[in-house]
Amino acid sequence: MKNSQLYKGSLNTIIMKLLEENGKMYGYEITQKVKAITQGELNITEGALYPALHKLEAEGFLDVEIEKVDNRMRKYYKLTESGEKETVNRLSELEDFIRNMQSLVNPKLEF
Amino acid sequence: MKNSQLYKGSLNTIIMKLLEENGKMYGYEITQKVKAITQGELNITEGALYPALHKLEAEGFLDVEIEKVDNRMRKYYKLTESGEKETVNRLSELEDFIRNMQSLVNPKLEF
DNA sequence: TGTTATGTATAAGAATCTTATGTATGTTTG
DNA sequence: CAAACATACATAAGATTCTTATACATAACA
Repeated sequence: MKNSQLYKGSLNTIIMKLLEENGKMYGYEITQKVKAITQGELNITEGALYPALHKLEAEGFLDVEIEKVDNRMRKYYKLTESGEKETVNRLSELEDFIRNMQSLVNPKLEF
Repeated sequence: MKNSQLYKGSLNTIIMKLLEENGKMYGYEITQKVKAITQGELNITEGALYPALHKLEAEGFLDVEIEKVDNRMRKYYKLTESGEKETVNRLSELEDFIRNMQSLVNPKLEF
């Protein structure tokens, strides 16, 4: 997703946060939502998204539900109980990460 | 560096920012500085640091100067002109990244 | 009828990091 | 005084995550 290497490692957290917020979403919907929220700055590629969803499912953090809408398949994902707990942890880690990065990059704000 | 995958991709930016701030630094010094600034939360491993420094040097963003202090070798790195320009770009990308992540994770703050 | 949008999927390769190991000197501590 | 820890660099094997490319399928639009 995107050119900047900075986003590497953050995709899982983004997915889980969006699912926490919206209950259930399908892959394509996630890409569009992220694009909208970031005003087009962050474009998740399918090659990153689908393997990530499959892995989160395999780890027991997501449940799948297949629907057919307008004759097109959709795989809706939602957080499991375990996934909800993990989401809290990952969001906390993300906050720590952002705080640390700001300390490193904007040291004047510390005082 | 660290357990959380979030830091993946941010090491180069961290290095360049520290060099911009401190003029010149050697590898071990960078690891200690980062540990101090983040209160021990972020520990850069040598396996990540040294290859990163070598690559930045190969790309023309860093210059090296070897010194011997207390009978121990130190390789001081500093930004080249090209490296200074690149640092500005990467810090700007980092700010965009942090802003985008906050929009995704803390959407209520947008309004 | 060709392009764009919607929708999922995988495979090859690139980039970045972890873990482990190696070398070497200086300092502290039991 | 010997072992552990701190300082200082380096690299190699493997894991993880992503990009790029490709594939399949339906619907809408121009």
